[in-house]
Amino acid sequence: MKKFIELLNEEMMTAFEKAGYDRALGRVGVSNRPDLCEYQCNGAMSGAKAYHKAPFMIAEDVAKQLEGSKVFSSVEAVKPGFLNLNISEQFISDYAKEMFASGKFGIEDPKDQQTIVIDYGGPNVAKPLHVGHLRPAIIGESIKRIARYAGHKVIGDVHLGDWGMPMGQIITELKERKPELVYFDESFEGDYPEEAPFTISELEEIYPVASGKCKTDEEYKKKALQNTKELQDGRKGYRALWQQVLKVSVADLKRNYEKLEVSFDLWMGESDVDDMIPPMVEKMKADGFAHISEGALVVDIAEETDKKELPPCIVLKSDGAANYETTDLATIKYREENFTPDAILYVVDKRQELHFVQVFRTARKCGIAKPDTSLEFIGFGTMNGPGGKPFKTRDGGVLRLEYLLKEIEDKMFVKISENKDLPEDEARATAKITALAALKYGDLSNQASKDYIFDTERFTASEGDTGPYLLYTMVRIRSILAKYREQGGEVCSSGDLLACVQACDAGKAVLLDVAGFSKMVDEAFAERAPHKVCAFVYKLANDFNSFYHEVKILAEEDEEKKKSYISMLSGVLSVFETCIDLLGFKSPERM
RNA sequence: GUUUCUGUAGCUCAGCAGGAUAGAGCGUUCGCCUCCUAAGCGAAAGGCCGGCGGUUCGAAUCCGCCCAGGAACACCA
Repeated sequence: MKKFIELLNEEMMTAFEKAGYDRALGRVGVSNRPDLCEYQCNGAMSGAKAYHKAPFMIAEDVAKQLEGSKVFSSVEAVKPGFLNLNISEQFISDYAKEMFASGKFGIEDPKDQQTIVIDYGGPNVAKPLHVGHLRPAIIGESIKRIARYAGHKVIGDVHLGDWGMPMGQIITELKERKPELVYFDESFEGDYPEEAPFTISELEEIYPVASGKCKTDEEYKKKALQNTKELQDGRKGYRALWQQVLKVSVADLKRNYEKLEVSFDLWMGESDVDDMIPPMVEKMKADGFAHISEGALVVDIAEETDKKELPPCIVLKSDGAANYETTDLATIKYREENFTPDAILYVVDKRQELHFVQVFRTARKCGIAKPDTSLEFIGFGTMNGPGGKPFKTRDGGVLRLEYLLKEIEDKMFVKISENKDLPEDEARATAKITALAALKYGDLSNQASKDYIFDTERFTASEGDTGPYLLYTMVRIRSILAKYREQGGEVCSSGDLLACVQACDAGKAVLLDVAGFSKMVDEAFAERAPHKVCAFVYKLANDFNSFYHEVKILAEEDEEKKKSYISMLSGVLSVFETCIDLLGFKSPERM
């Protein structure tokens, strides 16, 4: 079904045309003066010059054409040349009714369905998820869901960091600690043990130690580099040990991502494209793109229009080992060959932009990415603690995701328990759901590309623009619908909605909000902007709560009106549910 | 140093294919529960949209310069 705004545009454009003006001038937008009107059109002012006519006169001409319009209940030409528009009650209620009745609220399948690979998450194996992994997971998951809802084919890949220097570092540290392990015995011929020689917590302790030593101890760093190379070259014992690291870590990562309700279609890593690297590199050399510079194999990526000199992309390090660029290039090749995507999206820290410029240019230059495959860098900003400083624990370390989640959950639990007579287990479960909503909404309501301040106090508050506020609004609706059912009523969203529009301004506002749903999804997808979903759903919640306050729904004596209200509640609730699903969280029954 | 991002109310943030009196939330002040969950609703106060110029009938929005803060800048990922 057509977008609401398109219908308004058509009506207005036709009026411009009938009045003898360019129809392109008839673009309508939401009013920025809600006290004056609901929608507005400023085309008369843009057209004034071309027609050598006062904007106000043009506006009047157009307004005349719209007398008796079924779309606009009032069209007023005002001062310099604004057209102030109000929507007909019948028109909006019919439109909303049709929306509620159609699947996906009238959103049509895209004319050209795209296949989109989205690369987010990017955790390193052997490292626990910490707050730094929060943003890619949350933002990536939401973008994935939005794209899917918009009708595209989306493949989410976690893209594990399982092949670089960290692996060599872990091997090095393990060798220092337990040199007796068979994995280090080069003459060992038998089968390696099933059981991993470490637990996840040991692994998590080992990595930072190793990484720390590399920074201070040159000898140690050399060993780590050597071990990285040997692993990549296929040394048997190292490969077996690395498999163990992978096994233990991935199990732990999956568990943690599940808690965040983040799920990946693919659990691939850098290592999965290892086999593709040698032929890829050979081809790059053969085609004359790659050459040796300072011992490393590089591809020049500088372009004439660059304002700044860009360093070349290092395809193989001087010791011949692969690095981040190499695996990312091979991964593009893999994705092209296996998925032929229209776009590959990278949801990564914005500080990595240069790396991706290098990789993208190299991929294009060397024909690894097809010319029409869009490679997109979606950089997100840093998550800071209160005060704007990087988010750290009291002792200066990085906070584990698990602990952060727990902290928020406990906070929510206290809030929930102090209120109602919910049994403890339900309160616990509700706290979990609410905490995740608080966390995700707090993150997503900010523009992804900007740094933002992570403030648990603010995010868990039930007042204001927060996750809990939304959930509370939904719970209120559920409660009414449940009571209505208890009274023998039948809940459906297919009733006539005119009574809602006529009940009060807020009722009309709610339906006008709802009518903008498909436009919002469109924009959120096109701009990869989950925060637009937040803004939309928050406005809806606000308007709904006003309606809730003004209109006594269950106490309504006129059965027809009551039915109309219930239809709206039911429809609005599913809009809410859809929106929070796009954001990646759920709502509880009660709170 | 070069490049780049950011600068909007006390605080946290929207708005930026130019439009009327720049919007929210928190905080502050003041109202509203015999009535569907007050985790709510309503109202008030609070701004030279970092600064200076330019384009335009009109600039928070576009362009230039400056100031302030962050980030990136070849073998880490």
